[in-house]
This record gives sequence, C-alpha cells and structure tokens, in this order.
Amino acid sequence: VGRAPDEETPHDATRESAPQRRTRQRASIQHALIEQEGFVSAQALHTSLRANGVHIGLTTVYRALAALADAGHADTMREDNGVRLFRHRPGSQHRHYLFCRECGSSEPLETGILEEWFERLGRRTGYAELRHTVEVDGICVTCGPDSSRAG
Amino acid sequence: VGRAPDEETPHDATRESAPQRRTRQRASIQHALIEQEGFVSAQALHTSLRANGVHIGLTTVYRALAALADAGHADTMREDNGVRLFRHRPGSQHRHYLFCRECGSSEPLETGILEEWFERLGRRTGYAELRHTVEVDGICVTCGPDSSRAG
DNA sequence: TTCGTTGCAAAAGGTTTGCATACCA
DNA sequence: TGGTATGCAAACCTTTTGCAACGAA
Repeated sequence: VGRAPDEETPHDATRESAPQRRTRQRASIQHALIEQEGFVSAQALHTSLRANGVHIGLTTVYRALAALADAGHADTMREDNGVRLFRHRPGSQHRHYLFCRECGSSEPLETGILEEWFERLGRRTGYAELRHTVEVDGICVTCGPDSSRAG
Repeated sequence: VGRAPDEETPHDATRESAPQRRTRQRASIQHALIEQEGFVSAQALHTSLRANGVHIGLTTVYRALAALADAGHADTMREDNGVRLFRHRPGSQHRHYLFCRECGSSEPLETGILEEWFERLGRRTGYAELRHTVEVDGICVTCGPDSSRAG
C-alpha cells in the first residue's frame, strides 16, 4: 500500500529548505504514528492525541504528517471517500501491505514478484519514472465469518 | 487501475432499487465518458459537456457517474489530491492500466501474473473478500525526455 | 535574537444533499 | 398519473492558508 516514490532518484539536495526544528508537538505526532498499527487519518490521530491529554491543533497534525510523508518517513494513501491516511514507514524501503477492512490491522507483503513485474513493464513499454501503487485489503481471519460462527 | 470489485460475489440482486430511467443527461454523460480515453473527473466532464452545448447540472454529472460506477460500468480512482476520477469500463471484466502522468493517455495491461499472485495471496493468508487496486503511471515515450531532445 | 512552528479562525475546493420542478414510463 | 431525474443553492467535510504569538537553536 502507498505510493512508491522514485527510489532511483537518490536524494534531491536542492530540496533542503528548513532544518526541521524538534518540538513537543512534532514528537507527539511521530510517536503516535509509530504506535499506531496500520493507517490513520490526520483527524483520527488528532482526536487520539487530544484524548491522551496532548493539547495540539489539528492544523499542526496535518502539517507534521505532511512533513513526515514528504521526508519519506510515512506512506500515504486515500480512503475510498477521499480521506488521506498516513502510516509510519520503518525503513526507507518501499513496501506493500495487506490490511483488513474490518479491524484495520495490516501485515507486510513479500512483493518481490510484483516488483520484478513492474520493472519488466517499464523496460517493455519504455515508460520513464514508473511509479506504482498496490493496495490489497480483505477481511482477516479474525474478523471473518468463521470466527463469529465459532461461538 | 481502479478498484477491483468482488468478482467472486455474483450479483447482489437485493441491491436493485431503482429501474434506472433513461434521460437525455444520462445518455450524454455515458457517451462523453466513453468518448474520453482514460480517466476524467466529474468536474472536467461537466465542463466538457457544457462546452459542447449540453446544458447539464454538475450535480447530475456526479449522480450519474456514481450510478455508473455503482452499476459496474465505470472504474474509479483517486488522484493524489483526492479528486475522484471515472473511466468507462468496456466489459464487466476488471482491468488495470498504465497511464502517462504528462498526457493522461493510458493503455491496458496484461496482468494475468498479478491476478494469479493476488489469488494465491488470498489462499495463503486466509483473508476473505480480497480486493486489490493496482495503479501504474510514468512518462510515456512521446512525453519522455528523448522526444524533446530530437528537435 | 532569529526564524521555524503553533494554533485559531477562516478560506478553499471537491462532493453531497434539500427541495421544488420537469419529465420518462 | 406516479415516481425518478434534474438542477440550483446551500450544506458538508477534509484539507489548506493567513497571521500573530511562541519557542527551539
């Protein structure tokens, strides 16, 4: 899940503009994002933060998450209704996930085959700067119909 | 590109509610969508329709496109900025496309391998009602850097 | 002290809804 | 004639921006 950024492009040094100042809010947001398993919306994260007694503005959450995604520390995707979701990205390695529509849990996928396929596609079609998004979701075993029948 | 609906689920007959009345507007919208190669936003389609002298409300375009997508006659996806895009789907067969970020042109992909992979994934993980979205884009040969260097 | 960061309120901008009217079946 | 479709305007909602105050370096 999540847009795979141009991994070929090393690191645009000219993009550097602000040295990123470390603040209480930013720390809280990054921490909360890491704690979260799976994707969260800015609004949900804001609510959660507030609930935990962290006084913080919604605007700040939006800006911090955007910065995180911009720096490559978070994957983003769109929900069906257009809401933007964020997810902490452990390494800089691009990954895909399978997640449950019911409970939101997610698990990383071994997508070597897909990646190869996309690479071949690029060579075959001659398209440059190929990017790909793969989203897979379903109902996990825990949430599935079988589990409810067990009781 | 586009969300692949549950192809396993045959057709929920209980979903039927309105017999779908054929009107001038609906015909125009469906026609315009078919004419369009690739994805269009509701707003763009509305503008185009108006430009061609078709008096029609933006609301109607939204509703008609939603109905089309609901009926399985159109694929939908979200742009990076959250705008919803629609694309005519020829058959009921679900497909994926590679499209150019520059000119918007798209071409269908032979994704048999991917489909197989997704099927295996479902069996392996035990997830039910698996859905997948695959979006691939890049810069096509025509729009690429080589073409501009030719002059 | 400097200048990035914060947060409130307001603006944007895409999409949906309320409701009276028009029109297909 | 009955009920769906239409279209305008207003409502909704998520996200972004303006701006004065704050605080990390």
